[in-house]
Amino acid sequence: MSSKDTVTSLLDASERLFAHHGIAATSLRAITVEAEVNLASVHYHFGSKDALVSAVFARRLEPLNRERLKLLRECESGDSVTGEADDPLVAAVRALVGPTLRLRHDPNRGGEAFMRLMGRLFSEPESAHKLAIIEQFREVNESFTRILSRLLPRLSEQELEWRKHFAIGAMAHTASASDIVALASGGLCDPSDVEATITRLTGFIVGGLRAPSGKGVDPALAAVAEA
Amino acid sequence: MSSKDTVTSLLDASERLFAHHGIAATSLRAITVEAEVNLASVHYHFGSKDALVSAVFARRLEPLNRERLKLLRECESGDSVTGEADDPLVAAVRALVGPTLRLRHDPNRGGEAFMRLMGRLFSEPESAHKLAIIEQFREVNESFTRILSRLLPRLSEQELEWRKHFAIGAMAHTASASDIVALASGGLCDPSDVEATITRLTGFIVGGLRAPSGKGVDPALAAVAEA
DNA sequence: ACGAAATTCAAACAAACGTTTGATTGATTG
DNA sequence: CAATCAATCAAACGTTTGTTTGAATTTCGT
Repeated sequence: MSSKDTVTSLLDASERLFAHHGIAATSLRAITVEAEVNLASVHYHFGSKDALVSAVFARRLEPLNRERLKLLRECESGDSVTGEADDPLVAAVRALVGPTLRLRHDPNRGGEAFMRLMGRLFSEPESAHKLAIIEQFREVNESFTRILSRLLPRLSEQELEWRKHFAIGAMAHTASASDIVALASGGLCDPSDVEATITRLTGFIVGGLRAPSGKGVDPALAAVAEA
Repeated sequence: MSSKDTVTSLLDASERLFAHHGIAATSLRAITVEAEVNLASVHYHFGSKDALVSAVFARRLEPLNRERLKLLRECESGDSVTGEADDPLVAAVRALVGPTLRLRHDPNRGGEAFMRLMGRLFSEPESAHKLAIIEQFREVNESFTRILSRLLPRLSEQELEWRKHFAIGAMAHTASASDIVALASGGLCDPSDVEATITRLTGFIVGGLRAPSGKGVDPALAAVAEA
């Protein structure tokens, strides 16, 4: 048994326990018991608890963002391989939403625990992890922003930034807590139908992004008029 | 100085510190130093740290849902006191979103911590208070659902449930983590302009709720929306 | 098969945690 | 004035935390 197994066990156990109890509330002892490794292994392989936390995020985030970036780049270059080239905004949103929701329901990759963990990140303390993780989204965010400002030229830079924020919120909430909708709807909604959920969510976000702005209600325009 | 001052100081200090460092990472010692009270006061007035957390939660949640329900009831009865009776869907969404975002920037400054607590709820599968708190949203949810199914009769019950879920996601993310948008936009977006944010978020959600349903997005309608 | 390097292990470390205690205060009562 | 009771206080309780240590063990190139 090589050390890779210990490292992987540690990452898996951490992901599981972080998702269930939170990062700060999960002790290294609980992790090492769950992973069936020695307590000191954490510091031998990672150096500290903080470094372990970062590794847990990096393992999932890297391939996820790589796939999103690949799809977004295809949207930017125009040659969309999907059959929905007729609406490029749908393709762009789907490039962001698709890989995320698919990861969540990939049984082989423990995506659900990770997504719960991502959801936690926003409500957890202002830590060093937060900035480091936001940095990992930089390229994806930049590409998505370029596409949006090209497809929605009427929106001000500020308004576009806000709508991006709202869209990410809808996506994050769906990815990290979509079991709630099954609960609240009494089983009427089925989150395990991933592709249907992706299509619904994409439709909602596109509708929000294309919502009319301005016509006097745009606060930015109102502020300009006041000056 | 009566005991009420000690209790209030503890609640305020707790909210403040929870916002900056998280719940688990905030010690009772840090709280009592910040509140300028004795360490043992926490257990004398609340009994435990968990009870203190619950008290912090309860203090905000009750008036918040009472106000949302009041506004939603006005929407249901038709006599909206606001000046936006021309679009009842906007009024309904605003009744849900408005009180939430306003609470976040309450001059009391405790709203931010409370919103972080709310965000934590969704990603916490085994929280002791989760079901009890969700129950507090039942009436609000029921009223909002009635209004939506009346204003959006073309949507299936299932589709409506999903879109409600997406809308709550956008709202929750904005309320609990809108500092991120300020960070990500490099200061371009200002979350402290509450009314502007409410208007923007309401517009986005209404756009998402009104998005064409079905398999894909109708390109013809998209063109109209863009114009 | 041997020695060096990598890894695992049990045990201990100081610091910080939530909680409890018992004495002490300062009003409020009869 | 004396008794009462809620409230505050400093100090200590036993646990648990992240981290470190040094020896035991396994792995692997030669």
